[in-house]
Amino acid sequence: MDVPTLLDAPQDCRQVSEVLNRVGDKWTMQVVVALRDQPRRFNDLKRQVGGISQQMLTRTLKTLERDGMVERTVCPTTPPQVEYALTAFGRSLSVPVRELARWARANLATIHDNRRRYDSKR
Amino acid sequence: MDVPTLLDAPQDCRQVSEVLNRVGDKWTMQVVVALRDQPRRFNDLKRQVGGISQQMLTRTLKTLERDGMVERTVCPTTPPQVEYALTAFGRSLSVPVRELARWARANLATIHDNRRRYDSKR
DNA sequence: CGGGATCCAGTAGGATACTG
DNA sequence: CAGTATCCTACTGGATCCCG
Repeated sequence: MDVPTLLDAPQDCRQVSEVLNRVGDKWTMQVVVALRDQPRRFNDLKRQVGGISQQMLTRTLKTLERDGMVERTVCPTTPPQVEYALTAFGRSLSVPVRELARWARANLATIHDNRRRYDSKR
Repeated sequence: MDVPTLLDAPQDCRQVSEVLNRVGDKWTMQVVVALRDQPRRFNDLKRQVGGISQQMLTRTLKTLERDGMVERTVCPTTPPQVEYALTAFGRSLSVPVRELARWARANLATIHDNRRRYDSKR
């Protein structure tokens, strides 16, 4: 049941923390998921991810592009069209994240319950 | 290859983002991993997780306890002894996280490479 | 349409000193 | 030993206006 070759060394923990910290911001995974099935343009993406501002969408996409997770394609027409697509690398990340998604769906309610119980105790 | 029942609905994305946001801070997973094999006391834990301040360790442990991931046991001796242990719930989280750890180990270098290439281009 | 440039509030993270 | 209290800085996220 244990996987002793993983997470044993301290640097492993730091690597995991770094990746979690990277993809654990408010919008990154929602944008990645919105791009999962097909490439999308900026405002299309903005509609797909409800509640995000252009500012944050721009920042999130730029960071994803910098990390090689998203490819940005510009068609120099008027008005300009910019398409964003997940790269293979970006797609590979969504595999382990999907496992975490399964856990999140199953256990998020428990977390909220635990918090309410803890908070009501004092 | 697709798992269409997961990550399709927008609320799924938000749940994943919420969990990632929760465990994606700087210290949470490092503390969880440090507690994986056996319970530990405060300063023991502080040594195990290198570089963390008492302040942040206290905060991280309290949040983990609130979420039901860690159990806190006080032995009222002098000096006081407080032991922290992962709960079964906390342990269950480490399963999907271990998958992410695998990905992190395999791909973190690629991320750093992508960033250097992106930054050198402009 | 797809951003860039500013400004601003809130939170995360850290250093240090003190306490039961 | 195991925290609490305080203070400070940096970054995240958001709103708004402007521009090619």
